[in-house]
Amino acid sequence: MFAIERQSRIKEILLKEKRVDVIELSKMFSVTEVTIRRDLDKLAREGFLIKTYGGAVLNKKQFPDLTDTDKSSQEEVSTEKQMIGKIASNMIEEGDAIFLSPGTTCMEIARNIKQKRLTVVTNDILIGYELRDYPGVKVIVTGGDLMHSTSALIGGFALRALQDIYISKAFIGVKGIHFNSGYTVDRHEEVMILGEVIKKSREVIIAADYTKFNRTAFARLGDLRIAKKVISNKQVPSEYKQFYFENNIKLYTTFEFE
Amino acid sequence: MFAIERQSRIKEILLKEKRVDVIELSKMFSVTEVTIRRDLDKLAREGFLIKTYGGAVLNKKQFPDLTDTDKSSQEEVSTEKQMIGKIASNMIEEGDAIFLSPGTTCMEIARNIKQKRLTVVTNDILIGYELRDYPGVKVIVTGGDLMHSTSALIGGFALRALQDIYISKAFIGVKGIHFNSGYTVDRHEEVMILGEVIKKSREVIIAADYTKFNRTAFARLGDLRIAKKVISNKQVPSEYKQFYFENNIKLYTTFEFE
DNA sequence: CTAATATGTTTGCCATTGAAAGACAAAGCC
DNA sequence: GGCTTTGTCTTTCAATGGCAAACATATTAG
Repeated sequence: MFAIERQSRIKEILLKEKRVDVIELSKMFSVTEVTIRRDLDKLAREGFLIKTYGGAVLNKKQFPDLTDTDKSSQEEVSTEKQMIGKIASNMIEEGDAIFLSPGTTCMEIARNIKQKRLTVVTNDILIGYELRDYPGVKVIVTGGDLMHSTSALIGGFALRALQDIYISKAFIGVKGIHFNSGYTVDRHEEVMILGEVIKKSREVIIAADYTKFNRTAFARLGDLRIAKKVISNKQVPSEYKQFYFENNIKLYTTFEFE
Repeated sequence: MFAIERQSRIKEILLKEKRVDVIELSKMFSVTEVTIRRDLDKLAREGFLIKTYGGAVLNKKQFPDLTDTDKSSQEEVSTEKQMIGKIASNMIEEGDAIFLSPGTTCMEIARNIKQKRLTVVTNDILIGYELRDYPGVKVIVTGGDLMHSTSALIGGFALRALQDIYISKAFIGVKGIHFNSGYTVDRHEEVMILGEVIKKSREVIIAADYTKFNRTAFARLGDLRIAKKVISNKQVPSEYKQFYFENNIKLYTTFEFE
């Protein structure tokens, strides 16, 4: 990639995100931070941006029409979910092919893997769209029928696409976790898709904040033992912690980071 | 191979890839790097490209329509395009199964069909998302590889999904319309998808504002006669109006509404 | 034959990048 | 507040490799 290309990509990112981070950019383009700083210097001399400690922000005097209240992209997410995203991000290695299930939990994972090099398979079109700009991330959308009022794709096309794909790690956000009912989600159609994913993935990782425990949603995905790793918060009820421990299932919680 | 031939091949490559690499080109044409640099010098003097350390990039000022810099999010839609959307909407009947191609033109069509009862097939995830909330609209997303920095799905999965679908009306937004080159779009991969759509659809409708006439984008979709209906503005060059009339192709323009 | 054009070769120069070192800023900690 | 620690920034230096200019060679047109 030429310097000029990198700089114009930085411009695009700035126009969209209004801010950039030196370290993120250096990972994104696989160059040292010094090089990124030199790029930012150049763009700063052009008046395009204003350098700050750790990165730069868009020069608003240059673009007065761009309002910075793009709530949709940087919507308020609980720190709980953000932490789940970070933990998941740490599990992902370079070159992985991962699956992200529909929902805000996996969206948060998506937001934390932008600077990695990997393949992401998803049946959530918003998750796909979120990752469209990052050169290291190859996005495959399964296709299918769009569920009303959501961004999830279901049905035969989704299923068939998954049948031809190999996944190393599948991150699945669930709506309910319960001893009796196991992992549950809202819709039967989702179970069909996720069931196929579970079959196809070398590793299944359940992601759910603590509010999902002791709840049962509509459709059963499977027994609590279908996943060998679970990501959640420290408020997980102790009987579940106990269960996971006894069944040799790794429970990752925010506790480890505090 | 003559110098001129080589240079026009370089132009073609640039239009497609937006960038060229001196060393790659010198290997490709079996000439020294000096020769390639001289070629690039000449094209730079013509304003076709901008030289950079190691190669050159397409001069985007020369080809503003080829730059795909996130038009979807923040560009206000011209009333021209809005009118195209309304005309298209009038063509759609209850119960139709239509296809919408990626791009802002078909997005505008999507915005005008929300109250109808129909099935929409698309390989643009933003168009799909736009229609997610409307009970009468069943949305099928083809799936596939997400093209970087766009919302278009391409590749094998997209193709395969289309093979099993029946479409009554396909609305296709094109980037260029020209007597010699026919209908053209930006990427070869798009042609594969749209070609399948054209095969599968009972009726093909080209949608393009008047700026697309007498222009040629990179990849040829087909002859001007592949569609029996075309939607555009009243500023369509008269020679094209004439051509469509003689070939019994219906040209719908905003004129009829004013 | 001569001039013009196209291409290759050589050479010294310079742009780009990364590594390293020290300056500087931010955030905690006593 | 002053201190340390951590992380970021700037500067300098060196290496790589691309670049331009001058010259050489070949091919073609007139």
